[in-house]
Amino acid sequence: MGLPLRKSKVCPPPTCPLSEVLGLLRGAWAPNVIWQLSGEPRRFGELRHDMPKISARVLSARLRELETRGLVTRRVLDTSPPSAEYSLTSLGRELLPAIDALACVGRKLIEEWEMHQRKVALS
Amino acid sequence: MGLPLRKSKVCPPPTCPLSEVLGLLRGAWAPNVIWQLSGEPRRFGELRHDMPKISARVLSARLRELETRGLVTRRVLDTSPPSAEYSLTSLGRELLPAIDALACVGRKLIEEWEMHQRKVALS
DNA sequence: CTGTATCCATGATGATACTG
DNA sequence: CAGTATCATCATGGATACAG
Repeated sequence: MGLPLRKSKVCPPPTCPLSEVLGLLRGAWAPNVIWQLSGEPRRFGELRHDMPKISARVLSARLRELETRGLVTRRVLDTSPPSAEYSLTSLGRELLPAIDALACVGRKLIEEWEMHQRKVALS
Repeated sequence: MGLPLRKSKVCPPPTCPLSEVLGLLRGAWAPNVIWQLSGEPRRFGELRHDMPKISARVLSARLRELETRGLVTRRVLDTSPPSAEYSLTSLGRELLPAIDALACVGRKLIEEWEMHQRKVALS
């Protein structure tokens, strides 16, 4: 028979909002894109330069997604050749603290991991 | 020629720590697993019950990852049939506020999105 | 019950080439 | 420069069957 299943005492998991955001942070790039836009508006080419390993296709796709969700705005500049500038909306800026919180935990994770590795190396 | 590339004024992107965490939150399940463990320790079967749509293979994989990274501990219970209980370590608990922050932004995102949809419907 | 192994479908990404 | 189309590749997740 085994043990009975205990009812979860965790309140409604924030699954929907969470997956909403995580869906946006998807891939390995979206968080970086947002981060890169945290300062001044940046052009497509500048973003590519900031993230040398992202392909144009993926960068384009991420920007469209973020634009659709209202996190990023796109502005076409009247230059020759034409260029486009992307910036975070105020809604998009709300993600920054959350991203920062994650990065903060990430740093601790790496620290602990290295400490753990050292211990293992000694034994 | 076009515009010159402006140097990014964004300080060193927290790419490494970020991807460290996001790598852990990967898939669509890890955050939920962590959330489900935020209360009391839970057994494998209980977790499956909490997340009906996760497959045993994936749940197992996620738990192993989290265990390896020191976010989760696994304890085998001396029952018949044997069962295993998982709980968050203190390091793992540090992720909770960050996850909560994300969920918080997620709620706003959904709100804004719905408002946006209503506007579109009217026009 | 607690997993693990296998097979398969899907989705995300990179590279390349090409249009406006 | 900005962006898209196409193709090939790889990682991830689900289903199922099975082992301890």
